[in-house]
Amino acid sequence: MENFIKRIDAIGELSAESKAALLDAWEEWSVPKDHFLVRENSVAHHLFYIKKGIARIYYFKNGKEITEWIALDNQFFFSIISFFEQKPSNLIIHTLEASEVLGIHYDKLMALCDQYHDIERWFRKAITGSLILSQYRMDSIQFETAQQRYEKLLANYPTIVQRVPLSYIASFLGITQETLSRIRSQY
Amino acid sequence: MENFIKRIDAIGELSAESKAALLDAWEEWSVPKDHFLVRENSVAHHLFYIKKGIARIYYFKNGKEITEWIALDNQFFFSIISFFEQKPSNLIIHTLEASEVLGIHYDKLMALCDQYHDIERWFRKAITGSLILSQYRMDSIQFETAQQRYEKLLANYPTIVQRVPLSYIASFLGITQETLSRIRSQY
DNA sequence: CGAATGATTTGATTATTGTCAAAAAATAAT
DNA sequence: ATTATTTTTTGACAATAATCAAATCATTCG
Repeated sequence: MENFIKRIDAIGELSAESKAALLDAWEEWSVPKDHFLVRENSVAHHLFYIKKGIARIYYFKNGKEITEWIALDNQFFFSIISFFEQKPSNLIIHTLEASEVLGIHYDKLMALCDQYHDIERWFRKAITGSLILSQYRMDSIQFETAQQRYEKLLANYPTIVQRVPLSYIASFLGITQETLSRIRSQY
Repeated sequence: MENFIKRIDAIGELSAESKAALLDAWEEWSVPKDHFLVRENSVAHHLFYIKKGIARIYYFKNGKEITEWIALDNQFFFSIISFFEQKPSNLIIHTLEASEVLGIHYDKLMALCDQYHDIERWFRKAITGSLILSQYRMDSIQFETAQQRYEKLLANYPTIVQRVPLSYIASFLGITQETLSRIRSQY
C-alpha cells in the first residue's frame, strides 16, 4: 500500500478525514494473466491503479487492435472517455501478467467529490496531470519519428520490452510491428 | 455576454452566489488585429474566452511555427501547460482579427476554487472536457490522413478557411502548407 | 523430443507526406 | 495603376512508414 499512498499524496494534499474516506473507497483485486478488467462495449465503471503487473488498454479500429496505453507497476489508468461520460465504449482493459489492481468506482468517486471539497480539488489536480500528459503525448505523436518515440519509451520504461509483446508496443507507438522490428535491428 | 454565460452554464451548474463571483472575475479586453495576448517565454497568467474574432496559439519548434490551436468566436482557450504549471513557456497567443476577449487570472480562479466547492467542481468539469477533446484530437492525429483531418476541420468550422491563412491551418493540422495546398486542389 | 502454433524478422513494393526550389496569384504599398 | 511583398500553388525528388508476403525464430503442448 506504501507506493499507492505516495502517489495519492503526490497529486494533492488532503485532510486526514478526506484521505481516509478516499483510501477506503478503493477496491482491490488480484487477477491472473489474461484477465479482462473492462470488456468491449461496456461502461468503464472504475478508475484503476496497478500495484503490480501490467495492463494493456486497447480497442479495435477497422479490425485492428490499437493499444492506447500500457500501464506498468504503480500507475493510474482508465478509459478516459468511457469513464467520464459513463457511456459504453469499445475500449478493452486486459492484464498481460498476473496483477494486483486497485479500482475506485465512478459513483463512489463522484460522491466523495460532492462530499469533500478537498477530494474534489484532488481529483481536479489528477485530471489536470492527465491533461498535461495528453498534451505531451500529442506533441510526441505529431513531431517525433517512430525511432525517437521508441527510444523515449525505452528510457522511461526499460523493462517494458521484456514484459510486453512487440506487437503491442508497436501499436502503442502508433507504428506497425514490422517498422518497430526494423528499428530494433539497427542496434 | 449572452453566449459566454451559456458556455459557462453548459460546463456545470453553479449556485447564484458562485456564478456571480465567477462571472465577476473575468476581465474584458478589446484588442486589435496582430495583438499578442501571451508573449514567448512568459507565464500564461490567464485562461481566455474569445467573444469575437480569432486567436492563434502557437510556438516555435526547431525554428518552425507550430500552431497548437486556433480559437474562433465563443471558444475557451489557453496555454495548457504554462497555465497549470505557472511556468514560462514558448507558447504565443496572437490575434488574427480585431477581437473581443475575456480572461480570468490564474490566481483569481484558484482563489475561487478554494472558496467555492461548486466552482472547483465546475472547473474540474471544464478540464475534463479539455481532456476528452485532447483524446479525440490525439486519435485524429494518429489515425486520420491529412485529407480527413482537413475535411473534418472544414465541417466543424466552415468559416475558418476564409479567415485564417493557409499556412496556419496547415500547421494546426500537422502538415506542411504544400500538402494542404495539394489537398485543396483536388476539389 | 518434435510437431504445431505464435511471435518476430526480413524482403519487395507502395502510399503518403516532407523538402527544396520556383512559379503564379493575391494583397499591400507607393 | 504599377511595383513590391506576401501567400499560395506547382514540380521534382527524398524520406518515412505502411502493406503484403514469406521466412525465421521461439514457445507450447501432446
